[in-house]
This record gives sequence, structure tokens and C-alpha cells, in this order.
Amino acid sequence: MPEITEVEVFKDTIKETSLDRKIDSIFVDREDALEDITPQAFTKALEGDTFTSISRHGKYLFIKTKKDHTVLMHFGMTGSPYFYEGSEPKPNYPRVTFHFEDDGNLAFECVRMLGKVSVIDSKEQYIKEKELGIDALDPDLDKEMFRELIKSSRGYIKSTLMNQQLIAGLGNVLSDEIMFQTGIHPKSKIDKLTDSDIDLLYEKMHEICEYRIKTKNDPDKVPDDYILNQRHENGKCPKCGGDIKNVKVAGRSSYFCEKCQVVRQ
DNA sequence: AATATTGTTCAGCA
DNA sequence: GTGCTGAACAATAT
Repeated sequence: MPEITEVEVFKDTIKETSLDRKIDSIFVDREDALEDITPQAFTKALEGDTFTSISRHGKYLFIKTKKDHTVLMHFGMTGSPYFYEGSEPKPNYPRVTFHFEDDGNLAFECVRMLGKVSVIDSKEQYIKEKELGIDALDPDLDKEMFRELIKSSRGYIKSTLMNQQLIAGLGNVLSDEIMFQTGIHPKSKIDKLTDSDIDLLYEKMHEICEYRIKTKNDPDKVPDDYILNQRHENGKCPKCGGDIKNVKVAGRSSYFCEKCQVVRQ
């Protein structure tokens, strides 16, 4: 799940539950969930410290602490934060757990172990190192800038939307939704898109992301005219009722409607 | 049992 | 340098 909309909601969850609580102890169940840091160094850096603020860039979360550390979280394909206290149910796949002095716990869960937790020097430096592009929902990313960025690359439009070095935050599922709602085939080449195609991509990107964040990515609140719930074998197009097709783009399954999504060429 | 899976990174190639 | 594909990482669900 963790694309930009999920990570944005994760951010709010951590903000509401885990800021301003002193970290009493840390449990590392899987040290391979830590990136470039040993469990000893990780624990030593953060025990006795306190999360003070949190921010997001693309699919990454950055948590600042009182002692001026920055905790990095990336959720891979199956990661999520889970807060529990008292007799509340424990997480199923805890990899790293922060235990707070007043008895709350923040667990970094990650079934498939593709997510990472670390302590880094600074958010800005990390973004630079990873060469991440501007966040998809950054207010500075206006229509003009979006148009320029998209046109600066070649190749397939869907690959470009998912290119974290260009625009950070969009993943496979959101990109499929954007392609569906704009009626553009995922394998359309950038140079065949019109300016109004690109403007529409920008509008739908915002519309979809904002709606999914507003509804906290609740699967029950996915509108019937989204392709999201039809991303499977036997899926039917919400617009025309036709069969949903699947083609590989950028190594990922892209679900689309052959009739409603035309290849620009 | 075979196949699928929301992400990232790297090798190999055009 | 750009961009594509396929593989690898790991663990679960269908």
C-alpha cells in the first residue's frame, strides 16, 4: 500500500500517537530492517530521545528528535506503522518497535521486509543522495512545472509518473488510476501527449491523491468509477464494462481498459 | 502448486 | 547520458 497517499496518512498516525513521548527502549526483531546501521548503534542513538516532528517526501518519512537525530522510514511494498498500548492487540509483523516511557509502542511492521528504518544525518542530504524529485503534492509543483518536468523525459508516460527521481510519491496503483481517469494508455509516449493531456494528468493526480488521503485510503470508500478495485484478472471497466487488460510497464503490472484508454501516437 | 503482490536497485542492452 | 527489460530482494495470499 505505501504510495504517497498511504505514507501521508502514516505520517498523521505517527504524529497523533508518537510525538513528544520519551523513548524508553527499542526492540529490533529483524536487524535487516535497519539500513546502514547496527541495532546497537540504532538503539544507542535513540533510547532516551523523543520524536518531536515528522515530515514526508515522496514515499519516505523523516522523524526529527529532541537530540537532533533524524529517523528515516520507508515502507517498501508491505510496511506500515502500528501504534498500540495497554492491552491493545500486538502487531503481527513487528520489525522495529519503539517503546515509550508512558507505555505506548510504535511498531514498524513490514511483512515482506522490503522497507527500511534508519538514523540519518539530515533529510535534505538523504533526498539529495537518493536524487528524489519534487514531492508530487508539493505546492511548488504547479501546472507549469509539472508540464516541464514531464516533457523533460522521454519514454512511456506511466514510467515517467513512477520515476521517483522526477516526481516523488506516485507508485504503481496510483499511476494506474491516473492513467485510467485521464483516458491515456500507460504505454503512450511522452512526446505524443498534448499539453491538455498533461494538464489533465496533473489535475487527476491531485484529485485522486487528495481524495484518497481525505478518506484515509479506506478501501470501502473507493468510488465505483475508480479502476482500483478492478486491478485483477476478470476486472471490468467501470466506464464501458469491457475487460480490464494487463500489460507490463516499467516491470510492473499495469491494468487498463483497451477501449477507454487510447495510446497516443 | 503456480502465480501474484502497492518498492527499490542493479545489470545488460539499445 | 536516457530509458527499457528482467531479475533480485522476502514473505505471504489465492
